[in-house]
Amino acid sequence: MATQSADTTRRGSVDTHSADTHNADTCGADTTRRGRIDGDEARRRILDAAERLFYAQGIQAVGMDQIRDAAGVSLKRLYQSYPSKDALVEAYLEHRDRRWMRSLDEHVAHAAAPRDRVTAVFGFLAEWFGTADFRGCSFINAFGELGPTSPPVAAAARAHKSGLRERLGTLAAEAGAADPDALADQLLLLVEGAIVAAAMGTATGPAERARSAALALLSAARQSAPSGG
Amino acid sequence: MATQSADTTRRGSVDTHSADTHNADTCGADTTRRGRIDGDEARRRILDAAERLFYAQGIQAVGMDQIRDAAGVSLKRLYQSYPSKDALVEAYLEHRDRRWMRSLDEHVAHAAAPRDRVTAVFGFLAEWFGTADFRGCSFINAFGELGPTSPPVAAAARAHKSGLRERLGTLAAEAGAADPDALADQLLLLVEGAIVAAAMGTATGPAERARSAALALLSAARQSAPSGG
DNA sequence: ACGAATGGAGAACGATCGTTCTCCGCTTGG
DNA sequence: CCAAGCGGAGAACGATCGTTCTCCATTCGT
Repeated sequence: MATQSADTTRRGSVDTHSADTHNADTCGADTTRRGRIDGDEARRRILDAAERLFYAQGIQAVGMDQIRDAAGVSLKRLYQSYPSKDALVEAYLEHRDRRWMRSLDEHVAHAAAPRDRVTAVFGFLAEWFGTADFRGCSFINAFGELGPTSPPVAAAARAHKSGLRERLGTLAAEAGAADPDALADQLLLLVEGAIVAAAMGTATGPAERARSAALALLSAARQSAPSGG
Repeated sequence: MATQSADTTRRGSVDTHSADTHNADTCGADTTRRGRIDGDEARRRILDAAERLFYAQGIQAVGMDQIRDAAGVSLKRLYQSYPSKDALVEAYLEHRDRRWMRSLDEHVAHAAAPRDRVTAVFGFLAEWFGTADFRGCSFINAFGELGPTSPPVAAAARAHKSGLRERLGTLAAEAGAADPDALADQLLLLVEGAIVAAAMGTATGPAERARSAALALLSAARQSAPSGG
């Protein structure tokens, strides 16, 4: 879920990782060296490369030189696009949050009935888990790695999970649960657990297991105003 | 992030848990400096300090000097006890696995009925989450931080989760689930999710939420040989 | 076309970290 | 009391990393 070229018309699905073939880019310069590129293009490529590398290898394991190589920009350009590695890490997490939430929302939006909307969450997870470069949740990983030493990273991770929790709360309320907060929390546990289990290969078919569990909890919690489904 | 966070994570900023609390009995000499200590005592203190620091701050964020200070041993002693940081990390994970599993087993062993044994798992989690220094699962954290770059760490994390999954499988079978593997996976998702949610403060009362969800799943899955409980 | 500005390439710098080495005091055996 | 050795304290070393600086080719305004 990392690399996408600048010209992708996404179909609301989790895109697969394409290798770093940045041959023909939007820059017209046909230099054999690193082409002279536009400022916005540089920012895009840097964030793209950083996202792919940070996610794949962990944040501390990736050096700025490595990002420079993958992005195909100069170190000077890198630092005038993002003034520090910390800033780049924050941009990485923010961008990741936006893409992930958008993808989740699109999946959920396709379903109308509350039950189907909950199912869609885990369908999204199943699709995500199937991507070639899947390596768990960027925010759980970043939080575990830098949470205690970097308040911004901890805040970004909490904000991401808060957004997820809020969406699940909406779904739980739509489903007419007697205690929407309780159901939302339980769905959150299933989502987080599925992500972790998928990343570590612990459970078999974690998304499907989580989905069936969610449906069971949904049925158990359906005690007030079941608005269809 | 190196230059900035260097100030916040200063050496010796850990608590006053120093050498003098241990060496009163095993080492008779009351030296004012670091006492001359036994080899086994050194190993114990080193592993103790490493466990506390690695867990609290992350593995890469803790230097060997910091471990030396916290353990109250010399660097020479440190390296002749554990030949490298990698070895110390492995020992840390192994020790933590043993302690955690033992604590879980003890909690579960106190209950006889299958339902109570499942409940005991989440009672154990609740107790753990309430500890002052709780910071999530060492293995999830280590896996997220070093999984892609350190095969031993990845293997240790997978082994830990495999052990947990096996125990949950036993509980699921004892509970007479129609599909014990499915229930075990679902319980695993709840446990992992609760740990992550507790670490990040996402859900309210994650252990209790997970326990009620587990009981609901247990009831839903109880379709063969309900061995009275 | 020429001076100035821009940007790429990468060396350089300072800090940190894992690991080893040196120095010296203390202990111990005779 | 002395020689030998063990162990603590910490300097030193090499590698890495984040960040800055230097050098030079290219580009652009006029």
